[in-house]
Amino acid sequence: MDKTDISKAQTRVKDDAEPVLLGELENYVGFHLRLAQSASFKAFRRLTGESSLRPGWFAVLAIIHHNPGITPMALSRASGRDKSTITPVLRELLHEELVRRSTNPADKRSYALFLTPAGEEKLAHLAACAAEHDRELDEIVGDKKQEMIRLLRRIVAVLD
Amino acid sequence: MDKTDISKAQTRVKDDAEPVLLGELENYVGFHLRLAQSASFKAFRRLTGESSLRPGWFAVLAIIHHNPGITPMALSRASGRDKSTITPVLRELLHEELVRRSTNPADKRSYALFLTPAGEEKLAHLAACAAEHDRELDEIVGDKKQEMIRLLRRIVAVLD
DNA sequence: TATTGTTATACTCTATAACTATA
DNA sequence: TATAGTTATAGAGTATAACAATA
Repeated sequence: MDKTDISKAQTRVKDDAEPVLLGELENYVGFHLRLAQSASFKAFRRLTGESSLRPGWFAVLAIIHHNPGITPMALSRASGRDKSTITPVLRELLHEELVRRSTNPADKRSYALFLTPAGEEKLAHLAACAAEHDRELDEIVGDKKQEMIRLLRRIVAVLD
Repeated sequence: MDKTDISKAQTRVKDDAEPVLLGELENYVGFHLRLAQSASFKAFRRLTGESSLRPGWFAVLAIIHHNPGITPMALSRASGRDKSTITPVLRELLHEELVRRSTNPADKRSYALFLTPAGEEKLAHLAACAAEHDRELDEIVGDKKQEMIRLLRRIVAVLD
């Protein structure tokens, strides 16, 4: 199998035409998960491309849309990122006036987040890109989609 | 342009106890792919943890092991990363003497890569971590593993 | 004392472009 | 001219720790 022979150290360059072997990696879910995520991410960026819409914005806008009045802390928990990671994203979204905030009289440390009309529009556009992207994925996974999502969700629930 | 009805603009902070809603994201394969990959990555790092073994090294060591004499260019293609991304990884692996290289008489621009015995050992340790990690994943996906890998592979083949 | 959000900082992974030395 | 590999640089994405204001 392996061309490894310690007695005579090899020096020959592997022929470029020979197929690359991946060994045990081939049968690891984690390895394919990484490659698939990377491919999916790139494909999504190709769709949103020119509009300079960061993929990271999408989840934040969607979560605020579906949870109007959510706080930055709750947002950071919901998106699985540290609060310090959320701050610059929100700063940019506030600066572009896609998100607005209102102070919370009950707790002056925090505030409530909402989408502006422009934010709703931007989200709608991103959602259209995501829907198109997911149609590509749907074609690939076919009737196994729900099974697939169920398994991915279990991976997150157990490992994270 | 302004669709906001000021009189009804919301300001109430969303109750922290309310569950966060994700809307259409819930039904997107790409979204769950991202979360699952992140969870799997973190779990793998927890396993290799102290040994200061970068997850990025694993694929490079495994590919060289299974393809002795591979060139940096072929390695970059095989791992789906740019050649400039491979250079610093190889520099570190060469410095730690996990990888050695020999010049190629037929083409002096390039060289052949091999694992040293220490590199084989390191790879074996990483492989043990990966195997343990994949056992965790196996428990989660159960008898759907092959189906899962097949779908992930198709996603890469179609989108990448 | 604990928590919210901000800031400073740093680390990982990645890519593009310019460069060199070959081919 | 084209390709292999290196270097310089930059940009996402992420995290930790220290901090000010508030609870």
